[in-house]
Amino acid sequence: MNNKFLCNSIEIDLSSTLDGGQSFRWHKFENGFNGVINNKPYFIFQENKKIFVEAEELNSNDVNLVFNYLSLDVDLRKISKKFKNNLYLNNLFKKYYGLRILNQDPWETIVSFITSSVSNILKIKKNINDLCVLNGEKIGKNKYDYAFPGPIKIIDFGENNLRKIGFGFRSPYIIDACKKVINGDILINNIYDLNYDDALHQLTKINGVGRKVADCILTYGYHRKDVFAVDRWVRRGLINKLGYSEKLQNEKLSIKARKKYGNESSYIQQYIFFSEKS
DNA sequence: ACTCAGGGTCGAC
DNA sequence: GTCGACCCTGAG
Repeated sequence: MNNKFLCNSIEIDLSSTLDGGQSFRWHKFENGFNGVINNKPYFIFQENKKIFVEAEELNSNDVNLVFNYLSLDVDLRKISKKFKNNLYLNNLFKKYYGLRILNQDPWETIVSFITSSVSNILKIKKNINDLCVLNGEKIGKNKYDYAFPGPIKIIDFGENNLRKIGFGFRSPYIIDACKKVINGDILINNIYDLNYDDALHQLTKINGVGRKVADCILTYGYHRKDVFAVDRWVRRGLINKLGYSEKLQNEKLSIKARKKYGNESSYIQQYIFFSEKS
């Protein structure tokens, strides 16, 4: 085991970033979090105002990968400066500075956010980790060090087993996603290259993926910044703190906010979500 | 034990 | 556009 320096601790808040509802596979342990990126287990932790990553046989590629995953290339100061004349947003960035948007695997994000519908973070975590433990392959020594199952493995696992481990009405949706990825109906690696509307169109082909879930997938799985996912929490923030009309449906709110905030949409959305939920 | 709500979506009207 | 149904779980 060895570890490498990632950044100063002021630059990222591990708890809100890794365990704030973007990813569901990071588990707090002592001064950091255990989790899996690209089927390799890592421990990301804070010590003496510095953030480090630890793994077995940690090479420079791994460090770059983790750096990317945590979006440490994103300049938070630059984003927050743009909104320094908006009291509400300015305070949000001050209060939760260090909250970042993760750059996750598209497939894991698709399954995770289908699972998120009318659920809560605790239960989503339970579902996703149970799926990995029961169907995945062990890849490390920690309790949750399992590979995330691909579409073929999940189909093999089957709708009934998904229901047995608590996915409920989302089970057939996940199976539908598997089928459409396997038969090429959706090319998940090509979505990076599409414009927003086309990307939305591709993802919402999946049964159980509407605009909100698709927006989350684009934000967390494709690192798109021009996306404003509106759920019940973000809706409250937009209406109560930024003066949007409560008559607007979430889709309209998303369209308006996206238009207003452009490439800062995803970060504004994330800070609103986190503060409304806290 | 019982109620409630949680990062929505779908199909019927 | 609106409305009920869909599953399950932890919290109060």
